[in-house]
Amino acid sequence: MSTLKAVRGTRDLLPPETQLWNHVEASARALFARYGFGEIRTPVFEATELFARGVGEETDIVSKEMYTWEDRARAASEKAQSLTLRPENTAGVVRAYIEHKLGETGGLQKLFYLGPQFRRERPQRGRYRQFWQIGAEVLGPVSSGSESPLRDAEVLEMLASLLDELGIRGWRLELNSVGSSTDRPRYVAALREALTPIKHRMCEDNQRRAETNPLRVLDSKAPEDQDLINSLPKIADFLDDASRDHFQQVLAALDACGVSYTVNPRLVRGLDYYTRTTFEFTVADGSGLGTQNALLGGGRYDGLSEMLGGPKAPGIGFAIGEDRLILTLQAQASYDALFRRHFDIYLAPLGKEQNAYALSLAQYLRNFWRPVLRTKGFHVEVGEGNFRLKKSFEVAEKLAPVIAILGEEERAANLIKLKEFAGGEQRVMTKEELVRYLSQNDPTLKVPGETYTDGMHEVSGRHDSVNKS
RNA sequence: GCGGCUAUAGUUCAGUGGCAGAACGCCGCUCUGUGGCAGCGGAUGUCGUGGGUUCGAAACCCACUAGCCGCCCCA
Repeated sequence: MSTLKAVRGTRDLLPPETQLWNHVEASARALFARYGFGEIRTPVFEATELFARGVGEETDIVSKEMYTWEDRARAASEKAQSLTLRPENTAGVVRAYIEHKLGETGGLQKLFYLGPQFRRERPQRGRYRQFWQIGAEVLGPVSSGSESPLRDAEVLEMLASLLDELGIRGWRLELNSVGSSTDRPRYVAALREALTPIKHRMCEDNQRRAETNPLRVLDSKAPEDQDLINSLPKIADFLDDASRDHFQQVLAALDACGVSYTVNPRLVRGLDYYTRTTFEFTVADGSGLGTQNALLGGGRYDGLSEMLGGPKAPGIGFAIGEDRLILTLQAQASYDALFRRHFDIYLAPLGKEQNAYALSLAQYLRNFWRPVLRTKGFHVEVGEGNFRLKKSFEVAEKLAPVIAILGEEERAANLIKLKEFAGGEQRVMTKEELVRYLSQNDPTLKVPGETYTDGMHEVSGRHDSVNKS
């Protein structure tokens, strides 16, 4: 019988790699909290029409990359409904915004999400058919300030902070303004007109784009077409005063925050709903991403809510390719120190008679309440009484910095014999002394090269154990 | 969706038509209350799947599947 495998373009994430995913997600959640974002979870599938109207019927995503199926009717009187696995999450968030009348609160909505998306593309490193995005949206009625360039800059600054905090090196922010919902069609028309007499001199791909989506000609990499592309009309010349001023204010706020960027007048995005500010964060070679070097992208979508039949609700958002972020982190840094030793202590019962005693000690240590960190217990692994002591040592040495030897003598005296692998030092102690010892030697507080402050004191340690206190 | 490269042990890979291999890792013993070292021994496996050529195929041919690289697209 043939063995079953994960389907093309999908993959299993296993430990210890999942620990890195959790680290990234915990960092993002903590960041979003500081900037006032709340989590939204929308369904993984939606009505096909949502994406057709939101993302755009003519885009590659909608026209050839969606997983779509007819959901059968439940009764003869009911029509079958076309459903689609979400290829992105912004349309779903805006749909939820409209459906739950979030605009009626009058306030600015700051929402973040985190979850799998689906596109039927040819798989490659950094490009999967089920991939993960971490994204956020800021939207609301105009009166909430949702249209303000300050929101654009705030989002961009937040992203720069996140990449820095995670330790991504060599990122670049490129941004552009594609104009308002009236500027953009005017520009596309002008582009079409300018392309008509010259497109026959361009490569096949660009000839096709000139017909289907002229904006995409702008970010063509075909070297032979570059002169022609540079001669095309510039979007900047088609912005109305309001859009131009909006963009200048975004740039001024970024300057004030010290976020470096490059204005790229040829940066366009593949989704139809973008207006005004569009942006992309990329990483250079050596990121492990090859040509899939866009880590995240986003922009403003002032007309999306109305396109979906909702109220006027300008907004700006982004989506981070979490898979690509992880690949970059793995290529740029060693996370071995974070993940090697899972446990604070390894318990080695000597003889199967000590198994029950070892497990009850593990229970005690694992559930011990630690008032200082306001967290429960220690990370404990238990061996097996039939292991020879030598084997216990070999296993323990890979998992924990110390081993507790639990033999007949120790159990009789209610003591624990503890040995440190590093110095070879060995001593006998009570349960209470062991807790005190582990509290002082908590290896989760000693990850090299990571220092955090809690506002008052500088603390060495990992996010998940420190931020809670 | 297009073009190219690749697929052999847990991992990294060697093996160009004649016994399926190396290193690391793993297991056991030396060694049943003290690890890292060493010595000895062991198992690694439908050689991606299916078909073809051949006396004989891991190798050559075809198809398929999957991964990777580039394009396309995008996160």
